[in-house]
Amino acid sequence: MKRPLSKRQQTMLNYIKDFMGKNIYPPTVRDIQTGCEISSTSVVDYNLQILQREGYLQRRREVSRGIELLGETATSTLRNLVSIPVVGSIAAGEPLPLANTEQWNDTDFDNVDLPPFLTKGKENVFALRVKGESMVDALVGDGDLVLLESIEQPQNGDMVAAWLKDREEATLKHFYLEGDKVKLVPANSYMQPITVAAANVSVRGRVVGVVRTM
Amino acid sequence: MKRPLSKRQQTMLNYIKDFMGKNIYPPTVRDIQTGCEISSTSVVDYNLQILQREGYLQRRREVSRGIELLGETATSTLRNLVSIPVVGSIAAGEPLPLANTEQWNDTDFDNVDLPPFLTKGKENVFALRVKGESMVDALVGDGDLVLLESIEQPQNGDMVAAWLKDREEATLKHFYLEGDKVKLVPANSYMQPITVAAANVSVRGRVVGVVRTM
DNA sequence: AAATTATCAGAACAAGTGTGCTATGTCAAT
DNA sequence: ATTGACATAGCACACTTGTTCTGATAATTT
Repeated sequence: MKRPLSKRQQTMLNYIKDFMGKNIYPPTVRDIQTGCEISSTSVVDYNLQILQREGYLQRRREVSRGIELLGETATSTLRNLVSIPVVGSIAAGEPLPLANTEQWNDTDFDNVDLPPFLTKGKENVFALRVKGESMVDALVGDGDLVLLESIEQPQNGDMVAAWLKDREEATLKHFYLEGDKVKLVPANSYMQPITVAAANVSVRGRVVGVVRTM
Repeated sequence: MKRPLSKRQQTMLNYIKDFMGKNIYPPTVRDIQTGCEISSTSVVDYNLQILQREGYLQRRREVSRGIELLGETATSTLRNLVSIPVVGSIAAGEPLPLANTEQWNDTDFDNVDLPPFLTKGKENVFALRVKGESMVDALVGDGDLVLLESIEQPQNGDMVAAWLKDREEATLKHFYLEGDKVKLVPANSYMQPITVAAANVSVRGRVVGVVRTM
């Protein structure tokens, strides 16, 4: 689709990327000129027009430093957003997807970019899209995004995503281990806790956040 | 440690943050001038010097748009995060804070930095912290952050933050205007809708998102 | 009240910066 | 050789933008 860039255009594009990595503002035409050792500003302008036409960047003519990178190039600008894979959905009757950290890199999941405060700096955070109304007792509705931290063993009090084997039910509840039983307490205090055998509960992750858009 | 900023300096600092959330390049002196309704560029320069001396930002005199935010301000703002003021809290017995767009830049609210998809590109988005359990029928719990878009008139079906004058109650419900009455429908379909006189309802904003961390 | 400091207003200047114009060079197709 | 598209050079103009100067006003101190 995109025509190959000339060597000079490639150089310029790389220079712009590099420049914006080091500074917070985009370069001027003359920055590019000297940075790429080009003899004239008009040459820079000429090639910028081409880069724009080919969709690599956008320019705001009327403003200085009005260069804006597009495409995958731009994504790097979002770099202190944390990119989180949406590895599947969580619903009443369906098993929970595996929280397999290794697979995340290999597969092309939908991703959401979230600010770090939502993931608490945790490494193994993934997201599930909620389907249906079955989690309302956890104050989670249809379409919400549940952020889960992949963990080995939940602490008492953690809100976890759990799979109840016998009921074939996925649920979000506060987790309390009591001997060989597990007490699951809904966030909504209007609802009753349930107690089940520990062997019957499979915890897939700790809930670190919920995001809802409407 | 840091001397208190004047109102104007606070306004300018917030404007710069906001500007850099929306654009990839820092504002010019004249951007700040018009954005903060200052009559002269020299005033902007004067206050920028103070902000620089107090360590809030750094400037590169020789380049245009050479403003660089420092400290906690910097990290989040540089990238494509939208800075949203948390203008107050929403609770059962307390009146809702005013959604006054003008005040946002002037006052030093707590801010949260959110990715654009949560604000849907809307301009007038602010946030309220939920206190108490009174909004569970809207699937919103204690400590949640409700993102509101400041609007003139809600459309039917919108989820709005409303103040019921007679009950002295703040609530989050779907809004339906029916003649001179308003029907308010909870998100949780287990609960019953209520219908009240339109004159009794004061809508402060449209809910565009909910964020919960735990 | 006088003096000092902080802040603001308006204007002008100078450097920064994008863009247009013309000329030159390259290279493949005719 | 001629043409024409593509790329480059050099320069100048106009707009953008940071800075400075002078003076005025408000707040604070003496």
